[in-house]
Amino acid sequence: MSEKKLQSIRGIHDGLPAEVARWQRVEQAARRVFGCYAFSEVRMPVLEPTELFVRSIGEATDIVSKEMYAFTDQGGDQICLRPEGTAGAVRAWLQGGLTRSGTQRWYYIGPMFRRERPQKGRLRQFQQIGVEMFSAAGPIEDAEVLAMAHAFLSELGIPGLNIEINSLGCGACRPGYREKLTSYLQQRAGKLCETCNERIVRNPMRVLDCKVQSCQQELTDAPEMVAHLCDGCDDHFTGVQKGLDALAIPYRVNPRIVRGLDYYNRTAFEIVTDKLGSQGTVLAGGRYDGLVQELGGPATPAIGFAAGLERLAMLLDDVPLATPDVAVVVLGEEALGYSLAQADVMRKAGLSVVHCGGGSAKRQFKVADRELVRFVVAVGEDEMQAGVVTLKEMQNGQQQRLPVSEVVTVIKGQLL
RNA sequence: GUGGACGUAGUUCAAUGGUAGAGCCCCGGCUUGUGGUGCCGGUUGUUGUGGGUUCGAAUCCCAUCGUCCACCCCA
Repeated sequence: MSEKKLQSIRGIHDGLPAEVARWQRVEQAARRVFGCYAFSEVRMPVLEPTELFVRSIGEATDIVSKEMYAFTDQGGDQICLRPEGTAGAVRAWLQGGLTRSGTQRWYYIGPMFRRERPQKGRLRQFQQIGVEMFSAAGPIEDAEVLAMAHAFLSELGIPGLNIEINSLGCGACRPGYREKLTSYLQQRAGKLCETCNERIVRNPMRVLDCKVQSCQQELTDAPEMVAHLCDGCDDHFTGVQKGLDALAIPYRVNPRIVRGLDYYNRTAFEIVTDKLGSQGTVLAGGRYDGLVQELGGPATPAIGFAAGLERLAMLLDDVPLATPDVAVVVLGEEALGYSLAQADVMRKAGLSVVHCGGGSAKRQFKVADRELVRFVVAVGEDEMQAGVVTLKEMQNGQQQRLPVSEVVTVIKGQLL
């Protein structure tokens, strides 16, 4: 008869202050850098019609077929928690009537939901920082989006990240390549692992980045998309690389990069680290020129990427929690009201202040100590009579009596 | 979804079938207008949960929940 322990759902974690401090650092870097590239923040719903993802991501993908939190609501509508951001962004862009508003540059930060088996760096509710650029066709835009991603991660100062790019071709050249690859794979099917044999049918390009060594040995001379691009895609891919070279952005062409979601074409990229085990992809994206039309809009080229906020946060050094500027200690009950008033004056002047709550001086100074404040303002009956406060600097124990207005000046000066 | 490791105090970890412990943290005192270092004292657990084996289970067995790791997939 013991009650079930009340706890969060599996794979869905809390963001406590120490964790949120790390998230905020990542978010601040994103906002600053994306702002420099003239991207605007958008906020989209977490709930969307299930149909949206079935049509955009592809019914056969794992995300849609088994990882969505989908349900029927009380009105009988098919609803789901969004598993990714791009489809909703396209929906919002269409619904907002922005198809003729020129290039739209968007970014968003928010939770996504996938019912996977949790692991480090893989949660059922996780946050993505996403970027979408609509009505942008050229390789220049691709290079700039890549440059923006690079600038964002550089701002965070995470070492050991590598940019890998590839071209996935388009409707004109991919089918032919796919056929060639499939027949190549079928000839070797006997020597490939079991999962690869399933992939040959479901998603042959996935075979190329199989982690099994014996598979990789078998695939050394496998045909690659980059060698089978049509002229248009080839020019585009060359253009992207020229742009990156001009910006001196380090990258590596990895012909084996594949996209999980159906809607990608041409440029695909990933930024990876080796410090997160098998969840090493920290940012990924690419071009999706066909998606808007797929969802009922006018043919519109677009490109975007998404970064995993928790994964990036894990790569950060410890982020110190903000500490208050001052702690207020009150000595004797008579001065309680006076102490509250002094705290109020300092807060209105912009300082961060904690009141130690009265009681014994010893207890209050311990409280102040634990708050890691640099200064304590102590007030008792003496100070109240004189209309001053005692300012103590905790590091060296020095203290002096001053009017509270001067305390503000001193602290603000020292905090600079 | 598949395979594996793990789960003991707020926390980090001991206790290999025989009375559940230690460090840190926390609270109080030495010191009722002064913190950190010191000394003294104190609180803390249905050993994740539920069953089973046993005279006796943190320890062995089963189930379940959760974390972690790999696969799958992906940010």
